Amino acid sequence: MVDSKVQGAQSFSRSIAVLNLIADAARPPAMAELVQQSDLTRPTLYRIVASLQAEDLVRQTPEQRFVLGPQLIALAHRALAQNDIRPVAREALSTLRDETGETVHLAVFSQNAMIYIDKFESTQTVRMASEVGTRVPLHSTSVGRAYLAALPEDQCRELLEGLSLAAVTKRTSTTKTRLGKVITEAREVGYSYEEEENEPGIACFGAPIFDATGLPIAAVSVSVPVFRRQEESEFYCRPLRARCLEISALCGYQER
Amino acid sequence: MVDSKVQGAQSFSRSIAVLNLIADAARPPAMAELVQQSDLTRPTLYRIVASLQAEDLVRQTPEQRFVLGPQLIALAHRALAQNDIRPVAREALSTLRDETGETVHLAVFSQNAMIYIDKFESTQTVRMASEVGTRVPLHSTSVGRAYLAALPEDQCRELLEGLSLAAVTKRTSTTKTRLGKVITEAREVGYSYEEEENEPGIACFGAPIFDATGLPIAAVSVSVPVFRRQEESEFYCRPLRARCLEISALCGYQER
DNA sequence: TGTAGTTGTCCACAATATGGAATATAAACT
DNA sequence: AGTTTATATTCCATATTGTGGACAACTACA
Repeated sequence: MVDSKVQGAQSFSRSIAVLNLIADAARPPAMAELVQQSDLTRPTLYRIVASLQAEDLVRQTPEQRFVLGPQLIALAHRALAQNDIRPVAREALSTLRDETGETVHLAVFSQNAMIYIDKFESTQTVRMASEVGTRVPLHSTSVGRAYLAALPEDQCRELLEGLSLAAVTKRTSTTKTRLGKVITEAREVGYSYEEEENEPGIACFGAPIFDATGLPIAAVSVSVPVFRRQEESEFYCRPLRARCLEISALCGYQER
Repeated sequence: MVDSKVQGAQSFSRSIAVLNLIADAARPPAMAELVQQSDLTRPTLYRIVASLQAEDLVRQTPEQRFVLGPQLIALAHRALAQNDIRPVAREALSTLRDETGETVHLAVFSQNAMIYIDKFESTQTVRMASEVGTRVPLHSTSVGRAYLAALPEDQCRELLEGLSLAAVTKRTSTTKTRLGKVITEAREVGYSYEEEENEPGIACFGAPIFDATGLPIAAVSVSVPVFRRQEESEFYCRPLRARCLEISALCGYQER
């Protein structure tokens, strides 16, 4: 666990680190596990956990294990409501779903990963639990690659340095050179592609959304089960790029 | 803004208070507004906001205003996944929706309010943005009243003391005596009722879910547009109570 | 060009968070 | 039952950390 970047916020960043520890645990951790995984002393952890509980960000199960609390769900509800791309993109994404007949995701960059903030599925059986809120890696997903490719080269390179490039599936590109190639290609053709690198059986096309400053602020993907994937990539890419430009325009982006 | 209950967590609770300030603002606040609404000094706020931004819990708009960040959405996703009542209740609630033909909500208690953590609607057009994550008052909703009525009397009374009883609609019960009566009644009949007290045009029936210790851990509501409400309350209450008992049983509750 | 409002930074100071030590409680083994 | 080991919890002196007064820069409006 690494301490704060911000001067004078050690205690806060430690608390959030503990929160993330609880969030990321494979199963709800007990105190002992938290003590091991954080490098905090026992009394410090007790205070931190107590303060997290006081805000109902964390709750304790009857078996004395810690899980994330419902307060986070309420906060996320507000976060989604305050998000400005979502409503702007909604219509275009719904159209894109209809045009391709496949699942469409909207993702934003956060903390070296992409987070899905909206989803459109052919069969409207969406529920938040399913996909919205999921964090996916930059290197193994089309949204991540689209975002990377859309960044200024220096920022892109800097970001790449900080990534772990873990193998998500057997087919994940895990070398810097391979990923570099993939991104350069994406930059050239204006969309990114990935086949079973993030989820077996699924191929994805991705494209970025720009704001008025010309920087990418989000990315959109079309997910296709490989077995029913159309031969022609253009079948997916053309509408994808068109809709993304449409959304970018709504965000004040001026093509040059 | 009130400081920490937990000894040795002032800075953390202040940070979360600022987060809540940003969450609750009618429109994204600028620094100046935060300074006014919190009773923190300028430098303190700067540090807190910087630390919130470092974790991507808060972002800054181009107009220098603050909104909740996508990290919260990712955390909520985990929180929902870790929640144990949701999956347990799912089937029964879906059945209840079919039995009544109306919208069904699952809510848990948090910080003197109820938070919707799941929703089932006749026409499956649900998306997280709509309802899941919404915080609603205890006094004006059927879920809140069902929860209150299910608590041991002393805890119930204690909780009631801390509530503001604000008028949500014209018809909201805003006096302690009125609310006391309503709750006693709910306790007797085993379900709570509310008509246009939380949302104009909507009536709700609510019932609690118990765990193995016999304490309420959640509440379920059936929301009915008043214009199509069936004469017989039993039409909604019988299945509601039956399903809630079913879920309680799954949670280890033993009726006595 | 002045006045008011907003944004941002510095740094001495002390209040706050920290962790070692001591204690209490619960499980595990003899 | 008796002893050991692991785990949970409280106390409190200490200095590290967070604090806020003061100052500066920038903008807007009159």
